[in-house]
Amino acid sequence: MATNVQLLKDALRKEGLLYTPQRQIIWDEICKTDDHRDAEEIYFKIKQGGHKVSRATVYRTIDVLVKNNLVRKLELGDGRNRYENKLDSSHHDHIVCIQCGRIDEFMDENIEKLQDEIAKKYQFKIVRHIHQLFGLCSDCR
Amino acid sequence: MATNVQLLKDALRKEGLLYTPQRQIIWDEICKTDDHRDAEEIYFKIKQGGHKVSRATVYRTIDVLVKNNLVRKLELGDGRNRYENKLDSSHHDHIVCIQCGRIDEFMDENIEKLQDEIAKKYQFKIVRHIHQLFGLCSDCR
DNA sequence: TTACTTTTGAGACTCAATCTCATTAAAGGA
DNA sequence: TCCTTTAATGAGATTGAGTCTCAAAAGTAA
Repeated sequence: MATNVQLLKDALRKEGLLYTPQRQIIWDEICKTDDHRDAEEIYFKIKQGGHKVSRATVYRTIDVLVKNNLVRKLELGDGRNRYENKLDSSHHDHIVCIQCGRIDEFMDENIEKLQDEIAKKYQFKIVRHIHQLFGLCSDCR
Repeated sequence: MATNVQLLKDALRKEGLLYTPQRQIIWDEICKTDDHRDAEEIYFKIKQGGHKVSRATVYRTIDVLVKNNLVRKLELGDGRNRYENKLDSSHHDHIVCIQCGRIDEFMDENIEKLQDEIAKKYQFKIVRHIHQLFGLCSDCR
């Protein structure tokens, strides 16, 4: 956990922001699981844990974490963004079951390469990408 | 345009819905351009054109069109869905410029194949997928 | 026509996310 | 330490895309 504290402190320093208890609580909560949770879930878990942090601060802090690569933002197009910590996870994309909501991760070096070639062809500089497969997982099909 | 009328009529019949002037007006507006527009834009263009169709009907009709493969729904994760007619466009994915908003289309048979292989590996049945490259277009980089 | 069903439209509502601004807390002197 | 300045927080208001409600209008079938 000690390194997590430092990661947060570094990110905040880089942004010219102060290190505060609330920001640490939020970062801790996000680090607790590898789930893909929305802001509201994270907010309520913190509340449940007996900590008092406002919704506004949760949203504000998550933004900072996303901007500094500590958290990945998942846009599933259902109106709620999900978040996952990037502590020890390398780059990956997502497989989403439209029946049970299960989210798996995948990564394919070849697809990444092809992507880069496409960008080259369009003289496009990729900053980020979204690649999501929606359908039925092995349990639901 | 005659075939467009029939496409709409067929979709409505398939859904057990009536063919109405409003639904035709909405479908016509969507067919007018190959842009990727949000529901509000489509609604206003119809209004500008002197037609009276309510926002609710625009949303409801778009849903039917999407469900019946006449319209593609584009989820860019910014809270507004975009729509494009699928009249003569085959499957493609999108390249989105985060500076100027320009949206280009790409299609790569190899990526599609790799995607299918991934699904197989996960025993996953793909219903739809999203593949979007965000970054800077040739004009903005 | 009459009886019945579907669609429409205006505006209320939802819900995630953002914004406001008064209050609180922290930082940097002297 | 106290004082001044700057930054962060929280409660609740606001936004905005999208959905829902329900009475009125339009279509269907006899």
